[in-house]
Formats: sequence, structure tokens, C-alpha cells
Amino acid sequence: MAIEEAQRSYKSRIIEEKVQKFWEDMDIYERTKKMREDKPKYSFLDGPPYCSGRIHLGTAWNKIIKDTYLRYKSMSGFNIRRQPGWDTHGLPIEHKVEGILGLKSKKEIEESIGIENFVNKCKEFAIENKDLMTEQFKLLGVWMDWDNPYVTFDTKYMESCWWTLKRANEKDLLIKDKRVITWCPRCETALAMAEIDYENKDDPSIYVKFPLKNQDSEKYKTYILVWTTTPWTLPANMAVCVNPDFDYAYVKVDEDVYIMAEALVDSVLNEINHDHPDGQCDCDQTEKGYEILKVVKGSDIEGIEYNHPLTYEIPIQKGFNHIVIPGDHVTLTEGTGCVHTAPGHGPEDFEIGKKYGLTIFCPVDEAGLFMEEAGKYVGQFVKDADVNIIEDLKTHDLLYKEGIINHRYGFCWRCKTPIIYLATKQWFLKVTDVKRKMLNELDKIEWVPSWAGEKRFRNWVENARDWTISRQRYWGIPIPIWECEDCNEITVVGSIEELKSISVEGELKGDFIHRPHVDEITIKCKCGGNMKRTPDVLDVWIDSGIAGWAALHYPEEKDLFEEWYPYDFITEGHDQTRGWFYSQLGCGVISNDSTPYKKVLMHGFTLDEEGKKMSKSLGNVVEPEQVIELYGVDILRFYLLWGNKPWEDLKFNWDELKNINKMFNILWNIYVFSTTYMSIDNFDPTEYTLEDIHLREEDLWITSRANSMANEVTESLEALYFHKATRAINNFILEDLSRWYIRLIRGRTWNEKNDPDKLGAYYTLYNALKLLIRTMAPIAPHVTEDMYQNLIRTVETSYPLSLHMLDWEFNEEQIDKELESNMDIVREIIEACARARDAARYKLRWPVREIIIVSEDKNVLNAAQSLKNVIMEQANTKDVVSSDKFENITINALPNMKTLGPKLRQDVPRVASKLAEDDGARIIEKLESNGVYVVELEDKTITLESQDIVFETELPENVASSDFEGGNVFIDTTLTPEILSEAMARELIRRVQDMRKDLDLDVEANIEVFVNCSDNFRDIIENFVDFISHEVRADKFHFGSEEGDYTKDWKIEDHNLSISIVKA
RNA sequence: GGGCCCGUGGCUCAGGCGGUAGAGCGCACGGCUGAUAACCGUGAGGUCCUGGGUUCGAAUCCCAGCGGGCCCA
Repeated sequence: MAIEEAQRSYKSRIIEEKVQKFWEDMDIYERTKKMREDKPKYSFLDGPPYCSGRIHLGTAWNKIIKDTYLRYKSMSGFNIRRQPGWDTHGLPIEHKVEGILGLKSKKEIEESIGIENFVNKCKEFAIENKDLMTEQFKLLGVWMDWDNPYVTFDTKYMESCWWTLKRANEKDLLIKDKRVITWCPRCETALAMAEIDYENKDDPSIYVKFPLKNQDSEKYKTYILVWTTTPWTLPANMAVCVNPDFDYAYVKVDEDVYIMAEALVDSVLNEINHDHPDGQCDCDQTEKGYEILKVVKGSDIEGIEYNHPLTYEIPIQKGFNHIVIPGDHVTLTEGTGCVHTAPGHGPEDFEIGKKYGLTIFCPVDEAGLFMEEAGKYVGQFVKDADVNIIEDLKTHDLLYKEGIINHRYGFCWRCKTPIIYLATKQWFLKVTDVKRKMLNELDKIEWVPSWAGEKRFRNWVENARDWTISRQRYWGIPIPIWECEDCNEITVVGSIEELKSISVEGELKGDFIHRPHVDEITIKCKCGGNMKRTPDVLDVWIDSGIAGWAALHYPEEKDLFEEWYPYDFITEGHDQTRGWFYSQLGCGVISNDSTPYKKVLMHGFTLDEEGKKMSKSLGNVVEPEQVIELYGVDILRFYLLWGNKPWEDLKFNWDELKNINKMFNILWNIYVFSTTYMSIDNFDPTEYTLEDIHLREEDLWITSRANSMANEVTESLEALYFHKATRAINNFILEDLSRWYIRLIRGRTWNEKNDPDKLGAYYTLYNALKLLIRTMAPIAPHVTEDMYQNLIRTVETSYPLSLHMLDWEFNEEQIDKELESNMDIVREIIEACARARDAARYKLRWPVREIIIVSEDKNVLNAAQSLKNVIMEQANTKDVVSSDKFENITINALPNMKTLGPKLRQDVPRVASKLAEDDGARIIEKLESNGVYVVELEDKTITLESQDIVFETELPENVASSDFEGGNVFIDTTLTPEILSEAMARELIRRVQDMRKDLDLDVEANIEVFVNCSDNFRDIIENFVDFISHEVRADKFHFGSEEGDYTKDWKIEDHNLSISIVKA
């Protein structure tokens, strides 16, 4: 086999489809895995995406990061576990299925279609999406065990979950408790902190007057002034909290006296104050509209009794005792410093209520409707009751002030209903008991970036509360707790086998582990009573939190667990700080006393071009498929790893994608160039040893650069700094290969087939490309595989079937930093030459006699000397001279008119001519040694200081110059007859080449050339006919006219001529 | 109110362990081209968010503030 000429243009989709088919047909993924079976293990755990729809750009980014890193690790010689996971249970899917079936409440689910049908429908929905999303991930070229994923609804998976709960119970970390928790009144279930979205919302902001029970004055009535934004919680008010350390004022307004924090009196009572433009207020109390009667400490008003403001509407409230109690949580940032306390509707209120023995009064049911105890409000939805309550307060003259506040409020993550707080009995994991251990374990984890763990995640864990794990829903892992109806004893079932052995009623077949079948199974209690399952399912965050061992079906099966647990690496978005990073650590510590993962990359979100979240309602969603269709998978992958640092949010940018597309085009062009010539010459690198070929300095240079690049990519990937890896690759392709190396070797590809110099270029280019595609393979796996199959595998037949089976390696010994920096300098010199020519309007195509490089920097002179040949070719010069100074420069000294004009007046011309007579360099010398320069005129002596003279450098005629960072270049543009001949020959060559291109001739096709020109022009180029013929592949070259296959008239400088080409 | 992150040309972003501010895109002009629908050069375009501090020297380190984002209360 031999290297074939590549397709002329880069068609990403065709290549990618071809490569994916190749992988599939040849079973490349499985083979690659098998190949590295005996290597050291590197375990990875996929954070399971939730299967409720199609993947979006962020999900794609997530899997691309994983795939790239794992491909790299695999090539680096590790046996990788990469099982994908699917999160399938929970409210989001229930919510979608409710929508599909047109169901509006739990009652409808239970009564109109039944739990079994509903659960089956949910499962169906999850499977459909799982399959759909699998195809999407495959399209991205992500290599995972797609046929063997872990799925949270699998019986085995759920069994591991039961074990985890049993374990928690054994450690006394599983408790049932009445607490106030966040609740969705639409879904009628408890929600965990991770299931709440925060958004801004308008709510009432009211100041309510709570009348004291014992009024001590006939003249006025005293109230505690209380602020709330949830009027509907007032029916459950049991107490008022004050901070014992604050000062509280009795403030008289008209006929009322209000008790409130002194510091807040002004802002609450006296809005007039804000009308003073200078902020000064010297109004007296009457103007202020209030009068402070006295100030006491918070602790002084503890125990004061008051009457509930709605006893008329809610008779049951008459039976409770309402008092003022102390609370350290009371602040002065808003409100009145007297905090309405409803132990049934607030977590802090609840804690305080328990502490002071208040009744936990909660007259609201699971659907958010007021119950009988709420008196007048019975049957009203809590949020709807707000206005009625406000009206009733007004009626009793117990409303001081009313307004609207816009503040952050929690919403159900799925149905967007505002959450409420309710006191209910729920099951909890006592995270607060293991928090210390969690923090301890957290320190053992390596975080990228480090602040993600050390600061952000640590902060979250430190504030963790006990975890509400029970959900009053259907599609989830049933809580494996059976409670005795008689003695309240509980049994936590840890496995299916265990359930079988102790169940007395109900069948264990079919999908017995899901609801509703599992609900029918009963267990005999020690007391002889009947144990029934607690009807709840588990918080879906438990599902994914246990993935570490549930995916391996531990503890029922132990081998895999011992081999792979804990995991070396996980990576997810920063939303998982409160999600999966947390749930895994919590579950891991509870069941195994340790963290399930050792290294984490926390990545960002994908945003739209303006930095806004992508959302359907904004219409700014970019689908991965859109990008793939336009640019291809490899370009999408490269872009996502290039756009920014992985842990920052990525503003998706089409322009950047275009930019990456350009880079891939150039890469492809390099490939086309290489294969074009290599296939013409049947190049086979295995046929040559270093003896047969000649390597130039530039060959060693690109080899060094390629290895430096590979080194940088290795370090970057290892550190998960994907942006640095892609930048190194981009720089190598554009700067080193395309813009420089290919340009340098162009001439050599024109030589004879077995010319060692040409073979040196091929050999070097071949190896540089080989290293490049190997290094790029994890990021752009398709195009590199395609190149590998043609460029490498056809000639190095002993190489593995796929690029991805190659080991990750490069040769540090081939890195020559000095050569690299010399080349940097030389590139600058050559660029300076181009600038100088440009300024002098002297074309690059025309050779020059010599260029002189002047620098005081030894490194520059060394570089110029050691890479002289490169400069000669690229600067198109016959000679290169380097020196620490330019000898031929003339320095002219002129009088500085600004200083000398006023001083010397009519003497200026005479001084000027004296200055002109002397050598500028000598004048400078004198100024430097004497500080002055003396001019002797016939009639006087004039002393000039350095500021009196300005110097101009004058280059000899026909010298162009330009400077660069390390010095200057001077170019001798004298046009000798020889140079003119060569210049004209090159002009002619370019025109013939242009015509060959017009004819779309093969690169190696031979032609016959006729040039019809003046005798003068013929004389000029006559000596270069052989050179011209060689360059344009002309077998024969004639002067004279001919009607060839293609004839064209040209003008070169002042010469009119016509060129005719005959195809050979 | 608390925690974390971000703020660099018109746009997208590098740099960031202190030492003359970079790239790409876009704009203008010039050039080159048998791998390149490419490329090269030149030009215009920067209070590196603001203000303090440390230092011979701060885009970089420290403090405070402003603006944006995420998370929490």
C-alpha cells in the first residue's frame, strides 16, 4: 500500500461518518479497551444525565470533556472504566408524563389512571429519552460502554440503594421526624434544597399590629409592630421573636404606641425623613409624626403577652397563649426587629418553637389549602388567602402599612410553583451528624480549580442541614422502610433476598420493586403486628448519590467494587456543588465512611453569545446538531475545549467556531500538500534510514517544535487545562507548520525523487504530522483517525488498526530550545527584511545582493549565522552578513534650529556648513568625551552642547533598512545585470505557474513553453532558461509565438510579451 | 446579609507564580501565492473596572469599592 493523495477540501461530515462507521464495523472501541485490559486501572464515574429530553450544548460539553480526558488517559496506558449512567426517576419525568396524560393532581393520578399505569408510563418515557440521548452522544464521538450503562431504575441498582438506606439506619442516621420543610403544593411533596430554584417575585410587604394582652393606658393602645411578606402564615402565628441585645422603642403615633427596634423606627415610621435632600433632619418630633416614649432592651420585653390579630376569623387561636420570646436570628437589616414566628411555617420558627414549647400549629394541607383549624379561611389556597387576610386586618384596624416587595423566592425546580414551608413528618438522613467527616474527606479530594472545593463546596457542606429524603410521589425508588401498625417498630430492608425471606403478603415478581406492587408487600413484626411499607419514594438525588457502588451492584456483587472503587475522576458543571458532588459525598460517607471520588473538575455552563442562559423561552438555544451540521463534530469538540478556561462559563460564539473551522482547513491543507507530494514520489518512511536522507536545520527545528507542542499538550491535559492544550495545537499548526515549515520546504519538494535533501523534508514532515495527529487524537478523534489510516497505516503496516490504539508518546530528546529560539529570531529578521523591501517598493521576488544584520546581541548574530541558509532563501538574498555595527552608514549633524536659531541668528548657516563638513560619528564622539563640540568660525568660536545638534542617519543609495526587536537589517538593493536577469526570470516563472493553475494541470504534469517577447527581454532572461524550465516543469522552452493550449499576454515591468503553453 | 467566580482593544478571549500589554475576528491600505476560498506586512484601536496599598517597578500580589454571574440565607 502507499500513501494516497487526499481529497482536496476538508469535508468534516463525510470524514466523521466514515470514521464512525469504521469504528463500529471494526469494533475499535472494544478492541482498544481489551488492548489495555492489563494496564493500571483508572476509574471514572459518569454523572448520570437526567433523561427527560434531548441533550443540549452543555451536556455535549460535559461528555466531550470526559471523552477527551479519558481518551488521553487510555492512550497514556491506563485501563479505563467508562460506563455511562442515566438518571431516570423523580419529579421532572413525573411532571412531563402528567403533561402528556393531561393530569393535574395526585388525586387524578391515583384515581383516573392508577399508580401502576403512571409508573409504567414514566419508565417508558425515561427509556425513550435514554435511547435518544445515547444516539446524540454517539454522534459526538464519545466513547463509552453504551450497551452497558447503569440505569437508576434497574432492579439491581435499586437494591444497592436499599442497602445504603439500611446502612444509614444501622448507623442511626436515618430518622423520621416532624419538621418544617420546603414543600411544593402542586406536586404535593417535600422538596430538598437542591430541588429549589430561586427567582425574583413580587410579594405583599405588610406591617401588622399585634395588640398587647394587657393594655396599661386608657389614652392609647400598645401594639407590637411586626413585618411579614407571607400574610398567609399569620393564621399560624404563635409568638414574636426579639433580639435580647437590641434596643426596643415604645413609639407613639397618633393614638397608638408601637413596640419595635429603635434602630428601625426611622425607616419604618418616618417616610417624611427621606424627603430631606441634604440628608440632614432637624425636624422636631411632631413633624416626624412620632414620638419615642421610652427605650428598653429586648430582654426587657420578653414574656409580654399579646392577642393574635385574627382571633375573630380563626377561633382556635383564642386557645393559644401568644408571647414575646428571644431569638438571636433577629437582625436589623429589614422589618421591625419583632419577628412574626409561625413554628408550622418556617424552619427557624420551628426550632425556636420546639425550644420554647410552642404548639407546632400548621393549618395547611399537602395541597396548600387551609384546613378546618384555619377557621374562616378553610379551603382557600394559601397564596390566594393573602388578600383576604390583609382585608381582615384592615377591618380590625390592625394593619399599619402595606406595600409590595420584589425579592428572591424559591420555586419548585420542575413546575415553577412558589414553594411553601410546612410542618410534616418526613424521613431524614442526619447529615449534620456526619458533616465533620464529610469536611474531612473533602480535603482529600483534588479539585480543579482548587477554589471549587476548598471554598465553594466547603462552604456548601458547612451549611448543610439534615437531608429530607422522602417524597410523597410515585416514580422513584420506594423507601425500603416497613413500619409496624401496632408498635411503630421499623424494619429497613437491605436486599431483595431479605425482603423475600421476611415478607408475608404480596408477590415478588414482575416489577415488584417499584410502586405500587412493593406497597402490597407486608412483613410480620416481632410484636406480632403487621408491618407496612412507608408509602414514600426517595429523593431522586439519592439515586445518583449512590451511583459509585450501585452501578457496580455492591454489596450483592463485590468484585467490581473492589477493583474500581473509589473513583479516580469525575467532572460535572458547577450546579453540581449542591447536587451530585454533595449527594455522592454524603452517601459515600454514610455508607462507606469515605469519599467516592478522588479528583474533580468542576466545569462551567454554556451561555448564549450575550452571556445569557440558553432557554427555550428566550429562543436562544443552540443545539449541538446545528453546529455539527455546519462545521462537524471535531470542530465543535475543539471549540468547546478552546473557548475559555473549562471552569468558567462559555459564551457560545459562532465567529470563534468559524475561526476553528479555518484552523481545521489549514490542517487539512497541510495534509493535502503532504500526501500530494508523498504519493507522487511513492514515499515510504520505512525504506530509509538517517543515512539515506539529509536533514537541514529547519527539519530539526520542526521536529523540536512538534515535541515541545506534544509536551505542552501532555502537561495541559494532565492538569485538565484543555484551553492550553488546544492553544498549543493551534499555534503549532498555524505558526510552525503552515506559515513556516511548509514555506521553508517548498523548494525541496520540487527536487528529484530520491534527492536526500527532499527525502529529509518528507521524512521530517511525515513524523511531525504523525506526532501531531497522535497528540490531537483525544480532542479531534475523527479527522486524525482519517489521516492516520491513509498517511501512517498504509506505510507503517505494523502499526495498530486505529490511531486511538497508539500509545501516548513523544521524544523529549528531540527538543532543542536553543534551535527554537534561534528560529524565532530568524523569523523576525526575515519579517524585518520584508518590511524593508516593502518600504523600498522592492519586490520579494527580486533577489538582492546582500543583507546585513546588525545587532549588539550575540544571540541574534549567532542565530543569523547558524540559520544563514534559511535567511538566504526566505529573504531572497545572495549573501548574509552579520555585524555588531553597520559600517556604511553616514551620520549627518544638523543644527537644532529650536535652540540655536535665537542664539546664533545669522551665524546658523555657517555653523551648519561646519557641522556638515565634519563626520557625524566624530561629532558624537566629541560630545560624549567633552560634553561640548566647538565650532571655529573665521571671526568667532562657538560652543555647542548636545541638545544643539540633531543627528540624522543617512543610508547609502540603494540600501533599505528596517529594525526588529534584536537589531536592524540593511538590504542592498543595487540592481546588477545578473540580479535583473534573475528577477525577470522569476517574474516569468510566476506567470507561467499562474497559467498552469488556470489550466488546472497536475502538479507533476510537463509542458512546453513559448515566450514571444522583445529581443531585449530575451537577452535579459536568456541565461535563466534552464532555471525557468525546471521551475515550471517545461520539457521544452522556446522564444517565439505559438498557438498553444493556452496563450496569454502579459506585461512585466515595461516589457510586453505573450506566453503560450502546450500540454505535453 | 454571606460564600465563590468574573471584569484586558469594537467583539471573543489568552497572559496572570511582578519586569516594554498579546492573538483571532472586524476595519483601512499594501504585498505574496502550485498545500492553502489561504497567508503575510503596515495602520487605526487599550485609564488591563475604579481607588488605595506593598514594591525600584503592578494587568499580575494585598485591601476597599463598582458592575456582572452563580450559589445560599
